[in-house]
Amino acid sequence: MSTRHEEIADELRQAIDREEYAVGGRLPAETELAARYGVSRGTVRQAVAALTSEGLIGSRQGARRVVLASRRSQSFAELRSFAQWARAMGREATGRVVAQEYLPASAQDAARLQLRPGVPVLHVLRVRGLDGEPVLVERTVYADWISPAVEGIDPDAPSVTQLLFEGTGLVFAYGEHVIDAVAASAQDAELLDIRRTNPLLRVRRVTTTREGRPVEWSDDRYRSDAVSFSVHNSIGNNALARKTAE
Amino acid sequence: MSTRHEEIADELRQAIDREEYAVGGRLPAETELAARYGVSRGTVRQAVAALTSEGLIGSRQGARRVVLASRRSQSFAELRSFAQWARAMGREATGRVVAQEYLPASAQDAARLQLRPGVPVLHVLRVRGLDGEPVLVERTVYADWISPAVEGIDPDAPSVTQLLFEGTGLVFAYGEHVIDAVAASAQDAELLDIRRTNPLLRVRRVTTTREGRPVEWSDDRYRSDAVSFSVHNSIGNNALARKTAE
DNA sequence: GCTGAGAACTTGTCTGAACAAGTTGGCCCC
DNA sequence: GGGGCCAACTTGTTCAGACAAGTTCTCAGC
Repeated sequence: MSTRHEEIADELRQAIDREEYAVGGRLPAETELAARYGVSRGTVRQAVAALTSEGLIGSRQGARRVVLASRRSQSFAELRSFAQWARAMGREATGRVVAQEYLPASAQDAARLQLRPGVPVLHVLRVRGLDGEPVLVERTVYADWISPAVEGIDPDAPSVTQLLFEGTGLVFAYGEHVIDAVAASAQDAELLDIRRTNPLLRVRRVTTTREGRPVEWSDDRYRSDAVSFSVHNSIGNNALARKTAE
Repeated sequence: MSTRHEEIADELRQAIDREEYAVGGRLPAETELAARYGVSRGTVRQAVAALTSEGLIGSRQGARRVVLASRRSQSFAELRSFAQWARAMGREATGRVVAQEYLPASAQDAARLQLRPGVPVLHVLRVRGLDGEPVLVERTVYADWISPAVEGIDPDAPSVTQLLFEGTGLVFAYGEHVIDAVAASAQDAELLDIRRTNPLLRVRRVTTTREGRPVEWSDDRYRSDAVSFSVHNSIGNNALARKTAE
């Protein structure tokens, strides 16, 4: 919590949580908040802009801001990593590496990770679970420059993201996710302890660093009876988009 | 295109599209752009903030902004509506109402639409297609105060959103989407011309007005061989969240 | 009691300025 | 040639003020 506008955004979130500002009610005017926190109107606007993009409050020119919802479920911020998400829900994340090998980058790998074709890239097949029950099969390809750091990780480590950050300072900053549904393959079925052809939620994603350099791409398949995804869209912040099949 | 910062954002998007600023290259400094467009630094910052949240450019304090990608696929902005999306891709959206009836609101309907239980709400079962091929089954429940306007709509109308806007001025401003995978039911299979138990991508969504008033909630099932969804996440803009099954 | 006009209020846009914090490149020295 | 330090550059944060554009409330008039 470093900057003033982040502090104010957080105080407002908490105030909404403890129903100081009721859902459906109105937030104080910008000038009111500015006076109360002893900052300029611009700083207040930065704070409320954050809440607006989170969908907590609605905003229209001329009218006071309205509280739309209290904090969505619980977790909202730091849940890019499966392990972090599980911990935030009070459940234990487990992980197990089933197979791991270097293969020369295919044309597809090379394009997605911005590498030259043929460079050896690390393929990892991992099963992840909540409290021991398998819920996710992850097939990940890591860029050559990060592979050595991944290779050394304990096969049973619950959080790869965490270990990569501690080991190399790497931060996953951007992600592009393509979501669809597929029938479980024989291998999926065995690893997740379900029947073949059961529906799975597939998320194919590319994760990049702050500089926009791709780190990994992954095909994740979730047991759809255990995990779903939630997306919030608002006017001017259209994170969710449809795509036709290639 | 009314405000100056929107204009500048658009010019930058176009400049990136025509590779004036190459992917991987650097954007001019804020002061540079401010001078070039004859505006203050604050206005330039509003413009580049839009591109950052779209994932087109990356930003780190101290370093020049980097171009991460050219415009994502094509459509980005105005694709909340199925019909608008289809048109933007040069395909024709079709729609057909299979069934339509008023039922008293269940406790679930009432909670999601913020109505009193028992109020008659309009249930509509609709099949939608691209160029005649069915790709989507939509089971929608409309709030009582908008139902009359929906009821009057031509059963074969391609765009309900458009007609509602023209008829009542209603704008869909916010949406909460929960995504998972399900096996096709017998009815789904018949309507979509696929086999039962084939995997479908299910999107359950609640759409609200600018004031945060829920308008409709819907269970949409997409043929996963025809349509997928794409979500862009960035640091500080975490639209995508996992959820456990209820 | 209802309607319509207008005043008061509120958010959106924009300016110009200053300092803080982080990055990059070049220069000097070894 | 290589390493390290510093200066120049760039983005992030914050302020104070001004006007535009839209909403809400009040009050007069019917």
